[in-house]
Amino acid sequence: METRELRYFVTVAEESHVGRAAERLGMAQPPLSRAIGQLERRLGADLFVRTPRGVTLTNAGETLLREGRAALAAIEAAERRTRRTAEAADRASLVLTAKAGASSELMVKLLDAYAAEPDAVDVEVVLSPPGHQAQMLRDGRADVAILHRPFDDMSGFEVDVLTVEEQVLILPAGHPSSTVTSMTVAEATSIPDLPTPRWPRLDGSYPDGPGPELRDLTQVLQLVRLGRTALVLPESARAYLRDGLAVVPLSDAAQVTTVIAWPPHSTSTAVAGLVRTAGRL
Amino acid sequence: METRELRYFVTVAEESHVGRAAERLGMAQPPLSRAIGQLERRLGADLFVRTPRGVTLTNAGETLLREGRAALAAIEAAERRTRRTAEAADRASLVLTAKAGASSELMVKLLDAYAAEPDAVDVEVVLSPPGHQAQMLRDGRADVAILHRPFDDMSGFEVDVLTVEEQVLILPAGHPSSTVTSMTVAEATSIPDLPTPRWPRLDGSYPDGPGPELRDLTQVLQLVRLGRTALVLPESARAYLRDGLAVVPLSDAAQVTTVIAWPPHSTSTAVAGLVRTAGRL
DNA sequence: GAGACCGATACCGCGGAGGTATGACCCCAG
DNA sequence: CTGGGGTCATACCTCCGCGGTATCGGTCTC
Repeated sequence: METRELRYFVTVAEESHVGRAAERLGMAQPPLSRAIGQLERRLGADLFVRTPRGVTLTNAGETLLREGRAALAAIEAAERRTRRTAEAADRASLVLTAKAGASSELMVKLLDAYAAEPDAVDVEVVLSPPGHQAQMLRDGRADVAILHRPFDDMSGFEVDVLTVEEQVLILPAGHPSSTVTSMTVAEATSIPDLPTPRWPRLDGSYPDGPGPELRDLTQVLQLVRLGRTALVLPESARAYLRDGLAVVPLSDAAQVTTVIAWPPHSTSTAVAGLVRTAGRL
Repeated sequence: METRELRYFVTVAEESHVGRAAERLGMAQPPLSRAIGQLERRLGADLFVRTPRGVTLTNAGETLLREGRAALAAIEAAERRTRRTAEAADRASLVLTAKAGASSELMVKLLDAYAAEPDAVDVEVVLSPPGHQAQMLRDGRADVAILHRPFDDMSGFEVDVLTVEEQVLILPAGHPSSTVTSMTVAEATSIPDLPTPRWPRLDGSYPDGPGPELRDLTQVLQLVRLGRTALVLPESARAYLRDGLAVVPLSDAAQVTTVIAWPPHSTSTAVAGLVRTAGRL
């Protein structure tokens, strides 16, 4: 199976529509139809059911979509890492990715400690929207990532646990609920006049719901201060607290584990050094 | 990057020789040279240094070999799993791979327990040489594997620990060393008249050394009985002991962890069921 | 039943992958 | 120092196959 075929297949699967997929791929519809047909014949498996409105995935198609995306990411990663190895032949460097606006205290400590190491290399920090870190690690745009269990999917990576923390509810100071000493998650997310905010999905779209749409932590904390929303955050977010915000511990929230993650088979001594430093924090 | 280019590259890297690689690929040498050259230009990285005796990998080439092999395995896995999903549309089945001749007691218990589950599917057990299990899982020939830490590389898999055990030295009954109550690994591997046996590498070749070459457990136990060798095994190997063999505990050997491993993103309910059963043992 | 929409088929043209022949370079033998 | 063997690169040709256009067959809608 060639990566071209795989890219075609994934695009068609994503669009559920051969014509639109062809457009996205910058080609005409007939050759795309033909390519899909050939792939199906070679695999000996129907990948799509053709309907008058478009195409839908079969079970085999679902499998190929899932596995194929992973394979494409692996190929991208191979390409990118090869390029980076070639460029960085003279001076080594390292790309670390983390969720924008989170763990900054930890990150500062980590980067300072690592920079003090004798064999430290330059660390480029890439802050990206929540949920994108794992993908960046998978396709080679990053060498190391700071991930958070249970939010990020860290399957396929090597990980070292950095911190484990509880979660708390952040709500406007002066709100009636701000005086209670503890709360359950169910109670926290059902305060009538404080709807849960909505974070963007991986594709940038927002789920439906009553809460405000938001993009970063400073923004949402301002909305909390204005009495428009309340949200559950790891307790390290206390570091961001200013006037106008109150904190209520949650009795039954899942623990948040912050880990440092890197791709398997990473032979980079720089990655090893950063991980070792992180483990000593 | 197309998988064809990647396959070419990996073959050349493995042979360190364009001509032989071309032969293995069933093609002529010039187009292969050209393909490698194109790949290098597209990646903007030298992958090989050309020498009068053949080619050797650059650092960038090492990276592409490592990452490229993983990517090719991912593509193979995607293909195989898609085919299997299509075939198994009617009756689901499952391929489990384990080291030939090891953990059989555990395996019997696991398979029996799983077969008794209400939603159990057929489990095909593939026993393969030590070290091959992880590769089979990576390229889709197997759905689940029994692996052993620290011997197998389980990076990239989801795992559940099944058992943890100590290691012991197996040696001929009546041998002078067989009467001691404990020993270190260093002592165990340096008994003058009992050289450590040599196991085949992944490619089937054997490392150099004085000990006998061997292929399976029954064979090696017979050699031990004949006073030709002694070896370190997990203590569960006591189950295989017959007359003529003695066991000495080791004070400093690494613990052996037996795990059940499966590929990430496995959506198969059958895999989930088997893992759940294993967790209850 | 006409039209819109969708994927599949038929047919054509061209880029690129692979083949053969040969060149450029290095190494060693004599 | 020179010739021959070995290695990878280049030149040139052929042909397969990928992508393009035109069109068909089937289905849903109005």
